Amino acid sequence: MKLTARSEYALLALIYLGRQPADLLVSAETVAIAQGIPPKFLEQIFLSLRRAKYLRSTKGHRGGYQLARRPTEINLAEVVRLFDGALAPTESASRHFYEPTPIEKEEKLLDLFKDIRDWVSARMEATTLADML
Amino acid sequence: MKLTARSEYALLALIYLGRQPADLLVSAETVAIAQGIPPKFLEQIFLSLRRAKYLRSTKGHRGGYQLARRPTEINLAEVVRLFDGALAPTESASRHFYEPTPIEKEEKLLDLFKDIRDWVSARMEATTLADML
DNA sequence: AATAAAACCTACTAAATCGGTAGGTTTTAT
DNA sequence: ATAAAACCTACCGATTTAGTAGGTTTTATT
Repeated sequence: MKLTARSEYALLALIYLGRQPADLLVSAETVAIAQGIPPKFLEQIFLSLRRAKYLRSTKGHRGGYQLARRPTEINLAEVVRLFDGALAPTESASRHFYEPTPIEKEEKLLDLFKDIRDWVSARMEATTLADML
Repeated sequence: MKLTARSEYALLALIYLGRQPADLLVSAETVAIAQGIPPKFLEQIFLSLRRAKYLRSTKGHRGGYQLARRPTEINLAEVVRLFDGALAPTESASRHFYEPTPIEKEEKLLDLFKDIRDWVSARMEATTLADML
């Protein structure tokens, strides 16, 4: 139950960009060095973030990245979901294909997990990039 | 961010045992069939649960397992931790050895994660096996 | 005493995931 | 023309995960 390096790095990079002037273009390399992220790995992460419309990019010399949304409009839940999928343990890890998972028959357990998932989602949805700056 | 099959199966098995008369010995095989768990896999899980004092076992013919504690005294947080380790994302997934992890420099992010971890822990610690029956 | 049912224990394995690297191409300001 | 940047895809080694295999020991029952 932890974040992957991908989503952790994504958050760190977004926070860094959030601290820069909104119109400044910053290279992935610069962010990588500033936040201690392996540069080629961050490149991949930025590709995903751009495709998901969190970042805008400008190609070529003097190009770089900038936030595509205001920090108040980027909530952390979405970012983490982009890389790690769902936020809490509702999906079963066990291998059941056509039959219902055994856990699905234990309603109270399922309710607990849903409760946790909902709370974690709500907490992270309520937190925006702006709150991290 | 999901449970492993191990802890999920452990919970399902404990719930099943919790529903049986406290003094009844139930074989791992019986529990496996009832809850849809691969029998040899459950055997391993029961070994851990016994060593961690959640179960008592009786060997030989007509032997089996029974809860070693009352259902009100088994909280779900402990069980999950036994198999999956810590409950929420505070440890960093990225590889940093001597230097502080970059995330540690982002205090607000760290605070958020701690907050989530604490809430999830508290929620699961407050929930006992008895609540599932 | 023989059998069978059960716990006990350890090693293994196939698949998936993860964290990261490699190696290019294309675009564009200088 | 050059260099700096984004873009893109494939790969790779390590670890974790989910489960299997194959025994041994113990004990109630016959």
